[in-house]
Amino acid sequence: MPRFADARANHLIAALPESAWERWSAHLEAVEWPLGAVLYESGGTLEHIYFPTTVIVSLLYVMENGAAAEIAVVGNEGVVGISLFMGGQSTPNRAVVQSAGAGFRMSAETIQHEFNHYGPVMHLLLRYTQALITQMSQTAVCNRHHSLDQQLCRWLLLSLDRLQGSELVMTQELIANMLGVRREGVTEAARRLQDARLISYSRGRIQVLNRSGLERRSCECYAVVKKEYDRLLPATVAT
Amino acid sequence: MPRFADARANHLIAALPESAWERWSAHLEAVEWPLGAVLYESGGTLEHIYFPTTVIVSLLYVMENGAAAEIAVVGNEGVVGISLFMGGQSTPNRAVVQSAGAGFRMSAETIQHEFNHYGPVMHLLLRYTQALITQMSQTAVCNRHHSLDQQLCRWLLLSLDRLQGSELVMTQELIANMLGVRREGVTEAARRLQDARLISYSRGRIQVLNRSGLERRSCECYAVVKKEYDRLLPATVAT
DNA sequence: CGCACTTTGTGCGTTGGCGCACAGAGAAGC
DNA sequence: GCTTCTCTGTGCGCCAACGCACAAAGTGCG
Repeated sequence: MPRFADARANHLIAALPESAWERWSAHLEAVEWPLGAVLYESGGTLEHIYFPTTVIVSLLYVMENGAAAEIAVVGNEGVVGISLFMGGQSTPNRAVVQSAGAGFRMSAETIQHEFNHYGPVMHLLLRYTQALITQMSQTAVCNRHHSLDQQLCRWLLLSLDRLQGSELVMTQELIANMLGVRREGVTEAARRLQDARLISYSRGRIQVLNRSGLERRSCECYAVVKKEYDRLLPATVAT
Repeated sequence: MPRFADARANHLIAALPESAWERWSAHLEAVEWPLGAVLYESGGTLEHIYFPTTVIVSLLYVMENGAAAEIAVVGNEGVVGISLFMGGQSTPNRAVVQSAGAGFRMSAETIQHEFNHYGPVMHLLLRYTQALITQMSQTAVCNRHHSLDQQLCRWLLLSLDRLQGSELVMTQELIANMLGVRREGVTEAARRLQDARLISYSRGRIQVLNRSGLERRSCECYAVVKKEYDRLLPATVAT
């Protein structure tokens, strides 16, 4: 399969007008990442912007004491490194691969030039950014008000939307890190979901058995975020 | 005092290049808001963008069950209604006046035209937006990991930065709503701060007695957010 | 097979915040 | 001065999540 066809597996790239796509294809470089790879570090200077196709990336905030929490998750619907075109060059976040896979990258200069000179590209990226902002807001509210069970459902659904199949490769330890909770808490919540026949898991592999069941058990946050992505990026929801 | 001088009390407007300022002054309309006024409602279409001078605005997320939580706070350092230039026209948030005061507004069409035709304006607004994103991320982390005492300190400091004096007019009930916690919890946390001689309050008036004491008692979130605002908007931190 | 290692399960006691109920204390109006 | 209302203080019992400690079950490798 030709690699430039693959890049269009990223929804933002797929939504580019034909003219932009022709310019971009020469500048996109295919990359693969293993679980746990770090795309950028808190405060570091970004040299590339990343367009996931099969990889899933978590934007994490790491605190002084080492504890972390996920701010947002980015998959083939989006782009990692918005601060490049937002103008800050860096952010106090870390971007970590949550699910191994592939994607494409583009140099900082290229994306900045594209952003500044081509209106359609700019507007697409900004609409995406607004959707991302919604996800971050919702994370904040969810952290405040919702139970671990609900948050786990939300998290599984968000991840599921960014994958092809219905299997997640992910230990409970890692999920706990993303949600910023105890590992034991995830164990208990996951067991409850398994008892309810919504998922089945073993040693780092989670099979989703009943997706709509998860949606019912999740808090409203998942639906709000999904709706906002669909509203802001309608061309990209071919899924 | 002439009203167009007042507008430059907003840091973003003050940071505009002279040419933009000349265009803008004719389009800025002075407005005043009482405590509790709603600048925009969740999902509603925005007709104006708002530049606070003395008013402080909270971006709130209101959940299905009516409970709310603050996502971010905007004062004279920023602008309310980023979704107008980000391209979404609306957001699933509510913007509420947290501290009565004045500001300026500009019509949706004008700001969109400015944003799309004048690079310096665009870059300024985007850098501000990135700082706002940092604040939202930090709120998410703070909600997960930090104690009510710490959050209250953070919140008082963020509010203080957006006011002139050292007095906040704000009942504990309202603070509780912003933080998304119980009113009684705020009462207790506030009493502890008062016992430590950091603040003194009575019936909706909070005097900050020892600002650096508050900073020491606050979580790291306040410093991170402040640092990021200063980094991204250096021209505007004349304060 | 046997051993080391990773992942998951479970049982404590602790704690911060919740929900509720009600008491005081200051402010405002008549 | 008295009532009424708003705001703050306090005392419960309750519960979800925490921190810690350790057991059990599955996996990989020599």
